[in-house]
Amino acid sequence: MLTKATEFDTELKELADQAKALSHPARLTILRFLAAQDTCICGEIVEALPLAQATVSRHLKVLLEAGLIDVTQRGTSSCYCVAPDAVGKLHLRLRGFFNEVEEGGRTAAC
Amino acid sequence: MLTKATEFDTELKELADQAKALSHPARLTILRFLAAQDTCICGEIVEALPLAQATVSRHLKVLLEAGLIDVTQRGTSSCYCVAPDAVGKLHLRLRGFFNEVEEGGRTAAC
DNA sequence: GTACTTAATCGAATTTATACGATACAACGA
DNA sequence: TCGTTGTATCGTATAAATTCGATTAAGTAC
Repeated sequence: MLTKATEFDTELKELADQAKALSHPARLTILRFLAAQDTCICGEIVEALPLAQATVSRHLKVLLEAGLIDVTQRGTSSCYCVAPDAVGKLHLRLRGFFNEVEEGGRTAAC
Repeated sequence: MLTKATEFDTELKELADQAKALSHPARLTILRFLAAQDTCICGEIVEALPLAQATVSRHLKVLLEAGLIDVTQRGTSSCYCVAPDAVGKLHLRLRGFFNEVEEGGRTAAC
């Protein structure tokens, strides 16, 4: 019937937003780094990345806003870590999306 | 030892690029739509999205460049479909990344 | 208190993404 | 051949993302 949609599906909008949080190598590097470290002090993250401190801080903020990491203060230091629940949830969501796409893909007509 | 990296890991750069292809609801909608349809004519995609034809065409180009869809010409029509291999590979890659992050997350110190 | 360290934020520059109307272009039908 | 249809691309406007130096603010050490 080809009716024009007036907006996007909410679920897909949310998934797109979280995918955006993963769409920069700095942020992927941060997530992997935090997962590999016992400690997770901001300064160490800055040292591990080829970016200025201000820029790293901004990437950390993006990850925080996406809920994928948490932060706690230790004196003047900020201690970041992976938020396992949110990461697990995103993983699940992505798996669901991919399963949907891969299922259909097998029967595509072109 | 806190050595400053001079650039990002190539694997993570590529993953970030593909995540970027997934970071817009229009593109997720297109992928899901193509997976659900037998036919996959451009015009039908345009009708399914709340966007102008030119904009949809651009999103399709992004997905093509990411390798996630293929296109074949049928007369004046363009017939798009999911590229199952590339999608499967991305799915695998993402699973690998998430497993890495979730593994470490369980032992995080903060 | 003063000096130092750590990290967030501001300000500003640059780049990239998103969007759409208009146009071009190729295939098709009359 | 001529108009129509389906898509890609161009031009352009706007918004968002990325980056970094400079500054601020808050804790620590003396």
